[in-house]
Amino acid sequence: MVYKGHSTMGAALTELFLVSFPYHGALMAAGERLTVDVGLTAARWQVLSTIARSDRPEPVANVARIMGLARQSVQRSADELARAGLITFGPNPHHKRAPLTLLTQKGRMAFDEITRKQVPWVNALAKDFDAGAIVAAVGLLKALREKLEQQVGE
Amino acid sequence: MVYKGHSTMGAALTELFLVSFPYHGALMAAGERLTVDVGLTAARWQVLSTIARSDRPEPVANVARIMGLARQSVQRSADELARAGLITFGPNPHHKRAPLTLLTQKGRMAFDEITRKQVPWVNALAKDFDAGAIVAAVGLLKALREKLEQQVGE
DNA sequence: ATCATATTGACAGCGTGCTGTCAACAAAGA
DNA sequence: TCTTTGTTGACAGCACGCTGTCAATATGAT
Repeated sequence: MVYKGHSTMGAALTELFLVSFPYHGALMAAGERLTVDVGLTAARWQVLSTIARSDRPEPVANVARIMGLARQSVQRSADELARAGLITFGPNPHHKRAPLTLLTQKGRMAFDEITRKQVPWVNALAKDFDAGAIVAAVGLLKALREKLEQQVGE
Repeated sequence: MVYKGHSTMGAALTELFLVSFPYHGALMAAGERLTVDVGLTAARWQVLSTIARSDRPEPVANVARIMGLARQSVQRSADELARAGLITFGPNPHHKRAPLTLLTQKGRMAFDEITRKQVPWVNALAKDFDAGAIVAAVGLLKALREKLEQQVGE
């Protein structure tokens, strides 16, 4: 989408933004397909993954910061994961009001099962692409995210 | 996020997917900031843009296809744009049940006003990035979207 | 012309993101 | 110790994506 007045790069970036929305939609849908068999949703799987991958137990607010989401959104997913028995909340010695999220055995099994599906899925998806292009895109999206978030206060 | 079993490129692609979510969140938030003054939301602005940019009037279902969204989601936004007087629905000689979306003068003015803000915004944002990297990312996200959507029937 | 299939608009309902608000608690300074 | 400030959990409510369903309409094959 090139508006009158766009610089060459402004037009390119606008194009990137336009592509980003359907890309995100397709990615979300793929996440749903990958997780539905385990009885999860893409959103809950991501929360579960973040908890499973963290070096040590984190309170919900930290999980949200890592994911770049609002605290309350993650809280709801975490509550549902706890209700399903995939995580539990353990005491936080440093903060009485911020219990730590802990993977249960059932949660570990669910995470591992999705992982077993995700690994061949993403390997197959990746094999037709250029490694450098992927790495470059990661860097670009990260940088764009940071720039966009810096604008909030302006 | 590198799971055991990931190929190098599988790991890179997983990393890209993980970055995509907070990136998308930041992009959406930026869209809100850009459009809130005109009384629109990011979602409605995108529908309005798609209608404004199309060569000729399209029915809602076509607009949805262009945007990569579900027909009903766009329908709701379009209904709200019509209620706000920014678009109207005109008769479709080829299909009695699929009226064409038409920009009103008020809609054109709203679109132009946002464009006046978007152009310098995106130009400023783009100037620190590498043009080739942006173009490459556009191609990558497009290709990934297509691949992801191909999986639906599998 | 008839019938099967696809598309559309409309509506209901759900999932998940957001914001706003409140009280409970923690941490740091006066 | 007391007060202020920041963080957290909890809850309500909203925006917007999705799916499912229905009747009306278009389209294409027979």
